[in-house]
Amino acid sequence: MSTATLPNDSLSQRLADSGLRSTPQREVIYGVLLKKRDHPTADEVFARVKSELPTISLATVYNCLETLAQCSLIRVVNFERGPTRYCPNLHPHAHFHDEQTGETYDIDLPPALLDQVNSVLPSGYDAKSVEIIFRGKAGNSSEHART
Amino acid sequence: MSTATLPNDSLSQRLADSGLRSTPQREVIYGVLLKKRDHPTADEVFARVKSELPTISLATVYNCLETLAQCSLIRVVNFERGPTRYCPNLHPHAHFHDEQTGETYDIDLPPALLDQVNSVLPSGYDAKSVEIIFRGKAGNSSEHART
DNA sequence: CATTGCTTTAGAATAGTTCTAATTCCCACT
DNA sequence: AGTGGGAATTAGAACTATTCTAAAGCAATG
Repeated sequence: MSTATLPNDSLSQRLADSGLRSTPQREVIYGVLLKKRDHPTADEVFARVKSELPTISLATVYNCLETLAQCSLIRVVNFERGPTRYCPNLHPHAHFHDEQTGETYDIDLPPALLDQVNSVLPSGYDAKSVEIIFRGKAGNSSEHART
Repeated sequence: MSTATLPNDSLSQRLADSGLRSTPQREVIYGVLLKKRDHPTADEVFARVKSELPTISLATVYNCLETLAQCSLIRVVNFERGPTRYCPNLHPHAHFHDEQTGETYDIDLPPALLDQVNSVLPSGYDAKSVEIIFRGKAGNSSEHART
């Protein structure tokens, strides 16, 4: 009964909080999202995870991603009707979708702006969340936080 | 060669500007969108249009909606991965998605707010468009512009 | 009134995701 | 240690929204 085998990280903690188990699949998928924060699709996650878990199935990838999203460990992102993408950045942020490269960049949102955005809602509207999506061309600025 | 038979409205004008023809299908579909501005899906448009054009096909509905969007006569709206919805409101506006009823409300966006939102972009980012989506509960305010 | 090209149509095909049913795994309790 | 039960994983079928394809229709032009 040593405690050395327990993965004592925030993932298993969060899962436990929701009455869910920490599993290798969930750990590896979450790790893959943290490692390369380029908003991968389920298929891309599937491909990246296979080297570590060769027998994992695509259905499990979908299941785990949904689970992680439910625990608020990751965010789900959709552009038009393209495949759903997944994002481990939990800070309030918008997404900038480069139409030419297809790449997605996180744009930090200051709380003040969020307040201003929310203030356009007429009384009676109660927003749980706001999503802001830019579309255009990400320029050649010296450095982007390419998440 | 009387001009009386020419549908001299903005639709045929806009289509002509793009080198496209005004057709009964396009006219009726556009009319349906203007008449009930509840952000219908392609299927819903299909159903509404059938009474006037009983032989229209779903593919045509998709074609026409895409054509109207290309001419900037309507806007295309997506929520998560649900079916695409269509919106004839061309003023800058956000969408409020009521999670309980599934209904969608247009929220007017003052130009000043759009400027502020755009101002969070780091230099180098050039946004062609911004999309803002609220999610939550639309309250019992005396009256909503239920578009 | 023939040609050319836009438009419509029905149905097949596709992509992404979810569902189903069977198995496997893990934990609690004896 | 053995076992019962719920959670998790798996493979593949099913599903949904949309796009594609090929054929037929129609409208303007010369």
